[in-house]
Amino acid sequence: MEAAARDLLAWYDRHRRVLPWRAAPGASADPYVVWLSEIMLQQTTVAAVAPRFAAFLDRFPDVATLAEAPWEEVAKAWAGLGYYARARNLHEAAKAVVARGGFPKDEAGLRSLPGVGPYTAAAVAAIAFGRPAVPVDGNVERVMARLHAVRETLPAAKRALAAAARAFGATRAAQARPGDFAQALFDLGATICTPRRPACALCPLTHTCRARAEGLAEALPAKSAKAARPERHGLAFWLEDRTGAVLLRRRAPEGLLGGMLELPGTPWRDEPWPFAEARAHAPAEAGWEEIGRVRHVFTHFALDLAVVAARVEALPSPGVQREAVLEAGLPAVMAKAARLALAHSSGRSRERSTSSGRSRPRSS
DNA sequence: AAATCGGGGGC
DNA sequence: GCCCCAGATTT
Repeated sequence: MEAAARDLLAWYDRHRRVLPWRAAPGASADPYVVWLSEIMLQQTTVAAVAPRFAAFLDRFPDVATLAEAPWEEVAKAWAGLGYYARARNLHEAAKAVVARGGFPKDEAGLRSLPGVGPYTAAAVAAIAFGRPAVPVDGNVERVMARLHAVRETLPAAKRALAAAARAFGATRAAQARPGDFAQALFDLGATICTPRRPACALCPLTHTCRARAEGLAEALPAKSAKAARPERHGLAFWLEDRTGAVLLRRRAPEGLLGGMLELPGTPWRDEPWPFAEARAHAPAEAGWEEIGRVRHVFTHFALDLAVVAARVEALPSPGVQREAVLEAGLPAVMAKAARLALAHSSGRSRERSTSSGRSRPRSS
């Protein structure tokens, strides 16, 4: 293990990824930057985070700025990134950090912040504070499962894989560079020890790896079967006044898409909504017209969302100008519905101007 | 241990 | 279409 840890760190020194949130070799890491990046990267790929990270840091350059910001601003900056409880916890944690005068510097203290679990506490402790902790993410689980040819299926194998990672991190080489050791495991998992077609020929641990020796690398880690994804149905209302203002509302702070903006709509349920039933949830009496449907896949269900539109004299409450709706900070499913409505009405105005009326509004 | 909680990239 | 991603929290 000792030699393997040295080989891994030597590989990292040559092949480390250059990422926006990473300090240059030898430079000290900003705990705020490390923490923010770790939260953003929870269950989210580097490719998805990279373009969003700089913008968020630009808007909230330090923990005090984030703590003082209103929730609406944080939600707007996070919109589209998913798992919105992360943004709520991020905001609350920033307030807690400011209140206590700075970031906790050890795992236990970090773990007390909302949204910081075992993984993130270990990652920040190691990367930002040089503490000898080993964060165990999906990459590390995969590398450990292969290194030791662990055949037990995930998630049952989590405990054993974490123990293996802890033992690896207890080597002298790892203890000398905890942050680099953790990130070396991430980079190895992301670029060499990949879920499919691992590049074992390029791996610094290829001679230590038991799965490699047994021809099992690509088959590990094994996973237990996952549940089927049910279909649910909803209906959303695009209501616009004569000035082009569109009605939006904010969802309840907890639960799915908690605290985020949305189009008014019905609840989401297993059965489709006949319009006669859905209209009881409409924000106004109007000549509603179905303009299309949006399909969006969440983690544990797929949503079929019908979108209906209407125009009224005055909205029941202040709206957002239609040109600004896509910049207001909508979650992805609502951005899809908004794009559908915007395309539909711009298409209609084009048709009116060229008097090639093709659509036959189905009034309801 | 299982369920909840998003969205997208890659194949 | 499926798998996976620098997971946390609640039940």
